[in-house]
Amino acid sequence: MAISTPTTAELEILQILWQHGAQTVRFVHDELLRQRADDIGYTTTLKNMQNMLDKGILLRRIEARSHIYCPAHPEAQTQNQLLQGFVEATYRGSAASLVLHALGKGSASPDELAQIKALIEAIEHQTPKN
Amino acid sequence: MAISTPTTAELEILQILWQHGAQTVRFVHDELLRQRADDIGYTTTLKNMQNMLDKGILLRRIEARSHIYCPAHPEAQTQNQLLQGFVEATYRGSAASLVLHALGKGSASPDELAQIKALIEAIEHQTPKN
DNA sequence: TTGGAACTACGATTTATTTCGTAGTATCTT
DNA sequence: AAGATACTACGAAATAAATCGTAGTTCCAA
Repeated sequence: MAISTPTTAELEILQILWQHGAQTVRFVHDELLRQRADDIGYTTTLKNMQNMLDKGILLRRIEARSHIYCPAHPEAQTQNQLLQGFVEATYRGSAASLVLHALGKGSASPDELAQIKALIEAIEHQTPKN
Repeated sequence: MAISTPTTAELEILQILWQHGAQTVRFVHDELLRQRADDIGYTTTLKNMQNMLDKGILLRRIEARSHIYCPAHPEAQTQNQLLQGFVEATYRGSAASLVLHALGKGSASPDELAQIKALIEAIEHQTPKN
């Protein structure tokens, strides 16, 4: 069975766990309240995290009276998975045209631009596989 | 009211119209059947396109016995809108790190890499606004 | 050891999205 | 003009996602 890809609400939760490490539902929920425009109930967050556990998106360990959750997969892996779907759906598979768009928005710093340029050059100069 | 952003099924329809220009429901539906893994009924496509008309995502003109639909917004504009949401949700707003990921997948051709490099240099050398 | 505080479990509701079935209307052919 | 064909309209069912309410459990303090 394929790795189940997170929904929007689930991704929001994952972000918090990737940023802050393994945490309780309480912590994640408070953080959500801080971030979101509209409030939600505690049990909503709890339910979402339980669903994610069932889907294999989160892992948890039980500790004292509360449960500690953490992402089952690294951030980069999930990003790649989502990126692939997004490029396919929105740019008909053309990663290059997505990149051009993203850069065009002008939100990259000089440092980041340099980093990207370096990566491109690394790719250009790398020896083909055969 | 904000421009309503297309759902997955709606985006699939938009892709066909951007690629082939204004078309009938019949054309779009046949194209969907060609592309998709699982089949859907004609009225499903029809309903989706009618919904999109209501939301202002599509426009149409009536011609003879059938209706001709076309996107209400250019492809690039919709891509930007979706890109913004995606970068926000998946990369916490960091377009640069999305770009690095996308390039890292290695699906860009030498031509495309050159094009991207050129854009970066253009950005680097452009005169600051003040 | 009783009451309260904080937690989890779970079913149910709400909302959004996708899909479909039936009915109606216009067009073409003969 | 009648029948066959191809289209649209529209309500409703099916599915998926997000949210919430209630009930039950554990722990701690007095």
